[in-house]
Amino acid sequence: MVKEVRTPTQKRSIDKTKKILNTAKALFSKKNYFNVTTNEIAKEAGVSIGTLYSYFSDKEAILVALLNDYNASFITIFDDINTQDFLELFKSEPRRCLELLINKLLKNENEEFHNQIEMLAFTIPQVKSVLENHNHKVKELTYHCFLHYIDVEESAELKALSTIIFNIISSTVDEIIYSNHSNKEKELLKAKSIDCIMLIINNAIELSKLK
Amino acid sequence: MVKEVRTPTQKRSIDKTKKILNTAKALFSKKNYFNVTTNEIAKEAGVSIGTLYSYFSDKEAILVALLNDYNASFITIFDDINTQDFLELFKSEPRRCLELLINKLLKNENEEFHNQIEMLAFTIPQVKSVLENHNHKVKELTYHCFLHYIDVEESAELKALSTIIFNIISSTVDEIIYSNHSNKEKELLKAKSIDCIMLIINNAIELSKLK
Amino acid sequence: MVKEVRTPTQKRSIDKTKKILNTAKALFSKKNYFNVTTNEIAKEAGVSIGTLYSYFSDKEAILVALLNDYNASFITIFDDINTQDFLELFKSEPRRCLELLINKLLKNENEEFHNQIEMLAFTIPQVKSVLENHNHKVKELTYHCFLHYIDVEESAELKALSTIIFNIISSTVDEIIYSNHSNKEKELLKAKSIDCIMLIINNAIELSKLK
Amino acid sequence: MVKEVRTPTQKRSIDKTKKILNTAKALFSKKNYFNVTTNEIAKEAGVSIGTLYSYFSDKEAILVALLNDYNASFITIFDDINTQDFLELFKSEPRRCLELLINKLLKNENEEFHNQIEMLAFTIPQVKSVLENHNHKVKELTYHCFLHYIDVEESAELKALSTIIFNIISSTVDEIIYSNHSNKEKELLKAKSIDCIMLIINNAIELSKLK
DNA sequence: AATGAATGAGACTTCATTCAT
DNA sequence: TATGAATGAAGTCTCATTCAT
Repeated sequence: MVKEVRTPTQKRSIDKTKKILNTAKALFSKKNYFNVTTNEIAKEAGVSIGTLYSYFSDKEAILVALLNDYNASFITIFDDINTQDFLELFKSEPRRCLELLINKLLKNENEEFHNQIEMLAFTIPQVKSVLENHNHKVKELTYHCFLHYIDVEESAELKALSTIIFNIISSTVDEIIYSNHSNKEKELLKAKSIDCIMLIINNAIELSKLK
Repeated sequence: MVKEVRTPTQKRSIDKTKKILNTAKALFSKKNYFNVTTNEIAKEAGVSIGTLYSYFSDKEAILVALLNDYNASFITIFDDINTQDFLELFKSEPRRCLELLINKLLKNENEEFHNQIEMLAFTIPQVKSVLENHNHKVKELTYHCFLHYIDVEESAELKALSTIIFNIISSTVDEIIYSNHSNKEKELLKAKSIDCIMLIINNAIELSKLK
Repeated sequence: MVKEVRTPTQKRSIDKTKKILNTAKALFSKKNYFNVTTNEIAKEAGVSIGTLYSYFSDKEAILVALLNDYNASFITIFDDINTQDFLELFKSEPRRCLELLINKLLKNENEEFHNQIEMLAFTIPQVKSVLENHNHKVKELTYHCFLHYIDVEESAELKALSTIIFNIISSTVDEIIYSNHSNKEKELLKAKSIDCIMLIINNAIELSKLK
Repeated sequence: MVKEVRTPTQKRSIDKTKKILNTAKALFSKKNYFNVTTNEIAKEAGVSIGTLYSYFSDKEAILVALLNDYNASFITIFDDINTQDFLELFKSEPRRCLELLINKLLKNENEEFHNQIEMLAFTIPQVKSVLENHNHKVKELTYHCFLHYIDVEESAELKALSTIIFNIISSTVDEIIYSNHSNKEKELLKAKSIDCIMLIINNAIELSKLK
């Protein structure tokens, strides 16, 4: 039997969908996906459980909807950066670009919920694939900036360096979000990360010239 | 009511404990802790559910036992490295030491289960604390090597650099374990990571001399 | 985790609550509280186990609800008697009053279930306290009637006599309910009990006059 | 399959049996029969669960053995009283006899365990029948004393009075054991109970003479 | 469309009892 | 005889999901 799930088109419906999603997001963030019940979400959202199930086929569908929002938000932010202009700007002002990138990434993260997403990536393939896609995009961007900046042939070595640079960015973002550093420490970490990345990039250029 | 849990002293008991733990580990890795039932573990381990509960007070106790094993294994590996000799060796052969450290860390990881552990860290405080402790230890070791090597005063800057170095090591280890790179790529990544770290360290030394 | 338990407001719900309670009462009476399972109650009551648990947080809650009914029924009966009028009437027609009291007490008892209540008083403090409260009330009433009737100062002796009178009433009620006497024997026992009580009361008056 | 249960003949065995029974009695008294596990009894008694089951066919068998002890103890005490001599003595010194009877009954009671026995009488027929037998014996004794004392024909009325007297004795014994009266109050209650009984007996004699 | 009472599979856990050693 | 590890039926309770109103 095919399950009919209402696609909300009217305003009231959309409001309800949003209310459910926001509530679910808050609860998942606070209590962990596995410890939140659909009845709880419905109650907290002020709708009946029946209504909840008329908008979402099952519990995982709520998560997937949230995941899609999360993804959309990332894409919006990412597309803002992933432009030819950015590549060009990187050439002249790489430090500023790196800082911009890090700040953009920081912007998308909503600590508690991101936590849940990361956790569920270990369990729910669809979540994993979304996160992998994000990482892939940022990795590619990093790589392209890198290539564009130093203007050399692609190579396994550059790919490896690019991976390392991505990891530095990524771990710095995580460190800033999840660790309880002071703001001063966070700023210092950000600055030093950029220093290190520049060091790596410049070193790569020098090495490539030597060849 | 106080719960009696058999403490295994005899060989057969220890075997059973191990069987249960191994089975649980495999199932947790494959299906996620929250989706594995105690009955399933018992069945798969070839013991009755009663036996399982005579060795472990509840499901979480099984996880905690696995976590303790995981922790013990880490500590063993870590203590092997965390010595004065290592610090000294680092001074003369930092690259070799870094490689050693990475190899040791790689040794401890058991892909699928480590995944679960990381996931559960988001949910179960005890798991989180064990992982944080591991990271803390490695971070401290990195920092000490660093200080010892460049032989300068502690500073917020060095602390930040040390964090970045730790993150490079850590993310490289993860990348090697979890990503499906070819062996060649893995080796390259490892080598390049070490290069980058050396670059950061040496740059720090030069900067400190300039002051 | 806070447990949601449906508070029945609608007719159907109240019916279900009643159905569950009646079934539970019957089963507890027949088979003993400890030998009755919640699944059994649900099945017998014609509801699902989930429904049962949506009305009662756990097995003990069912018992408590029955206990409350039992208590309420007692209170209703008791308050009917525990009046100034009754005290006055006792002065002029003590025998009739005693008979009234015994009949009222007999009315509240529902042989099999009372049995369970008494049994559980040995085990569950809440049950014990309800029964003790009932006894206390009847004891006090007896005492007040007594004092009012013979119109003397309170004393340890009168208190003891009052306890004995209460015990006669109480044991007679039990004897009538639980023993398989013929109706004729029951009536005789009731009459004789009243005789004895009057004997005790009148004797107390005479003694008090002698002093 | 017929179950072989060892009948202990050797000293060590008897010791073990006793140890098990004493432990069980203590645990049943403290925690309620239904909340005590056989494993717990075995452990506390310092024997293996296998040994326990080699002496007792099942959990109820332990209870039955305790019940038999309890019964035997009662019978011993009761037979001590239930003699022609006692009947004769009653004629001359009824008050002393009544006090003796009450004291004997008090002697047999072991508050906590008696509690359990009474509770289980509601559930386990065998227990019920033992208690009923005790009551029956005491009732008969009371009746015979009564008849012997007042030296009249049996009659339904006397039977009823006898029941009331038995109930006074019985409830007084319970009151003394289970209620937290002071010792002084207990003595007073005992004395007053005897007074009341004598009052009832003497009144019966007078009434019989009038006929 | 919305409601929320109802469902019941299945999770976790206990404990009387057995049986190989 | 004694042991105690092992058993598994059975109990309590949860929660995603349905469906009559």
